[in-house]
Amino acid sequence: MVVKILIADDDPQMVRALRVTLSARGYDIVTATNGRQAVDAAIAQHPDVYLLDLGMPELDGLEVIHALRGWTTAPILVVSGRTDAFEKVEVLDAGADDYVTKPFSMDELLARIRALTRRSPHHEPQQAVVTIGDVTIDLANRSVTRRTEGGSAAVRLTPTEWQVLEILVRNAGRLVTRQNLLVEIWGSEHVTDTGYLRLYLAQLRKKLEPNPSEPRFLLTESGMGYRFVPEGR
Amino acid sequence: MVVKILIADDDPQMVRALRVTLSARGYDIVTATNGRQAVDAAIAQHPDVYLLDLGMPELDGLEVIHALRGWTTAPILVVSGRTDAFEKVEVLDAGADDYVTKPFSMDELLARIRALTRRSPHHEPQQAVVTIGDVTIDLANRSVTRRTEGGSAAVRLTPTEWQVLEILVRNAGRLVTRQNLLVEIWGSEHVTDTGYLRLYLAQLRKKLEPNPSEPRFLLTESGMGYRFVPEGR
DNA sequence: TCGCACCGTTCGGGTTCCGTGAGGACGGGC
DNA sequence: GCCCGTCCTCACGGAACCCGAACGGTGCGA
Repeated sequence: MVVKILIADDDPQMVRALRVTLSARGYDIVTATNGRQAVDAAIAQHPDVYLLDLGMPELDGLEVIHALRGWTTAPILVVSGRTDAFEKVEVLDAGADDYVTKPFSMDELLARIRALTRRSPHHEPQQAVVTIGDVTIDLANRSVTRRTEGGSAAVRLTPTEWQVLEILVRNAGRLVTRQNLLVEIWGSEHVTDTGYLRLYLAQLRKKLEPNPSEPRFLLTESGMGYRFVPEGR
Repeated sequence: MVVKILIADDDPQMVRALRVTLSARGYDIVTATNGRQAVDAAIAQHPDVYLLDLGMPELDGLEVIHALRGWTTAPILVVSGRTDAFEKVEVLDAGADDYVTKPFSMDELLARIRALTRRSPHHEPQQAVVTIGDVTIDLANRSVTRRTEGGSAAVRLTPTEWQVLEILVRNAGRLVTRQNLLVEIWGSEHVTDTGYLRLYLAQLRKKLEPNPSEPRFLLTESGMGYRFVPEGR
């Protein structure tokens, strides 16, 4: 996948130099020579990285950052001629990810771009509905339904059963230690009362698993805790 | 939640200054004065941000970065006295996220730390996935999966097996002495019980290695200890 | 060639840990 | 007062796990 970079600088010579160097490295380049253009291009093109000069006409670099941060989390690298610490702080706190002062080494700039693009966060939104086999769990509505022949029936869970299930599902695929569950649900004074969990896990399995004696979704890790596996083992 | 920062610098005065300033800002501080200490502290404390000096004794800053990047994606900010572009490129490409040259403005450093922590909210557990051949090890989820024909199967590890594997993986590429492992897992009274390790290494190899009789990832250094090699020898 | 040190491997007992069922305590609704 | 759902205690059988002991293989020096 090719990385698209927006270069915004009011100095055409600088823009040209950056374009040549960066496109030679395989980046896809979009340019702008003032703040207004930069924001418009951003909306139209959705770049993966921003290379912003401060002190552009029309819209100041800081204002551009604010505008961008309203709707994108793509990395922003600010290039500026000024070296005072106050501006750096201001820019970084406005949402920029890095700040380089002119004159800069092109190799360093490239390395910093690589460092920024390396972190491409593929953050997955918290899924509210999880389906395992015949059973669907809706975390938002606090409801569980089971598909039966010719329809679906609601599964009734007690409040405590819900708490256990919810924690496990929210940590789907992850091991949840017994202590975590106990402290979360019964409080820190019951860290050692593992009997509670055995009970409720048995209940949940009875209600959710196709074959409770051979759990496919609510797995136990001996000596550690429990794990909810959406795919079924 | 409080952000934990590891400060690693061989200059005690610098460490003290940073500790005072950062802890005053509400950060939780862990310190180290050489590379070996830094990696050990990282394993024990799991900091959210790393503040590394280059040119430390025992283990160089670059080596520390390599060791850390084997298992953590937490942001690394490198502080160095040298200004040459080559070193910056080298460090950034090694996996560091930012590079600041001494002398630096404390305000700027703080702003850069804020910029880094803004990106990786630590309520999302940091991903730490290591892949070796057909097997992927997920330290955060405490899970091991093995690619098989037509899918992937979970590999079940016992708690003790996990402890051994975790220490080795977190020290990926580095030699871990037998004593280190024994003290860490079984306590200092079992420093000489090397039999334990032979047992669990055999178990791990059986479960992880393509050919357990010819280990490619879990190597033994005769007379010394063991070494986990991500690339496979 | 022998002996030794070191490492890998197997086996089985002892212990801890886990699932299950029965049943009591508590409290709210009627 | 009675019913009923929920939560918890307890005891038992079985499984998982840890660890001690012994055997085999390999490399090295005497």
